[in-house]
Amino acid sequence: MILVMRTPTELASVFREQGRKITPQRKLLFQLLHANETHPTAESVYAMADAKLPGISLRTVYQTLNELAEMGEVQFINVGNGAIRFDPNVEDHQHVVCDECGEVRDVHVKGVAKLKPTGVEEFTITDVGVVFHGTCKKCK
Amino acid sequence: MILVMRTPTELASVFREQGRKITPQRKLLFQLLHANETHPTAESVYAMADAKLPGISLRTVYQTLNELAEMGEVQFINVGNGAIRFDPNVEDHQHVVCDECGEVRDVHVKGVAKLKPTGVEEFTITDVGVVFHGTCKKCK
DNA sequence: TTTTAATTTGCACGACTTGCAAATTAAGTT
DNA sequence: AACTTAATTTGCAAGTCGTGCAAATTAAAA
Repeated sequence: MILVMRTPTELASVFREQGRKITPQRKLLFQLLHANETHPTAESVYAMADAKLPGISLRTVYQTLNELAEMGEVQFINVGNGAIRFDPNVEDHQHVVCDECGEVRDVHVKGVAKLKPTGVEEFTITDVGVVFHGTCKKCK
Repeated sequence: MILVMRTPTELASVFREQGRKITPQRKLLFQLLHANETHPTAESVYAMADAKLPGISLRTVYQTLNELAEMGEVQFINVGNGAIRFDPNVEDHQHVVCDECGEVRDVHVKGVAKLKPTGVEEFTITDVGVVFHGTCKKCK
């Protein structure tokens, strides 16, 4: 149901093919992101990474996440509260956000592709983002 | 077609009813926001305001915009690029964003209310935001 | 005019993210 | 295995956007 991102090994191949180097930092980050469904912020990825590889730089985390996003291996999701989150699920899907605690959950919704805006023919639409806001179970 | 916000006079009444004072700064901001369809950021509202009332504080602009938002007279819109924008149109509607220049346009879309996420019964959904991304005429 | 609470201001600070340059290192080459 | 070199990592400064705070100002009621 939930599509995971490429395995750390696959990502390493892709990186190498592009002339990028495989470093311990990158390897670790690939592992941490793989199958991660928590929509972590850069800070929380950093926290996980620092536990395994003490001393890793937050700057490196940001850098790697940005590279993965440029390569289309992770998605940015910015629901407007605080930090950007990263979503290893790059499948077409939507998000539900708890406005209390900020939790973000993946969700599928039918009919999104059918949504057509009217009155903006001058715009070339490339993408539609749907975000549901509400309150999660814990926060109720 | 486009619903404008309350007139400066109406807003002044509402403010007074709530025990708030009407200052030159607020009067000006009410005027600047009324019928404004540019989805300005706080900075750009400040720029317009400073031209009319030199010396007005950016802090005051933020404050007043926040108050108007709390009162439901303007909407925050955060499309994930840079600063929050303010939309005096509080009617139910959606937005189209040019990913090149950041322009935001109001748009109406049918079927948004029908969108239902599946698999998140534990969430109480209170709102749905739909944002179309694309490229505007000027940027093509 | 006086009084008083609301408002405005300026500045510091906070959260999040990026720029930069020096130090380090992966990985190809001899 | 040592060498070379471009890619990476790091630490820190700086940038952007927004808010907290306290002193000064002011709207508006008495």
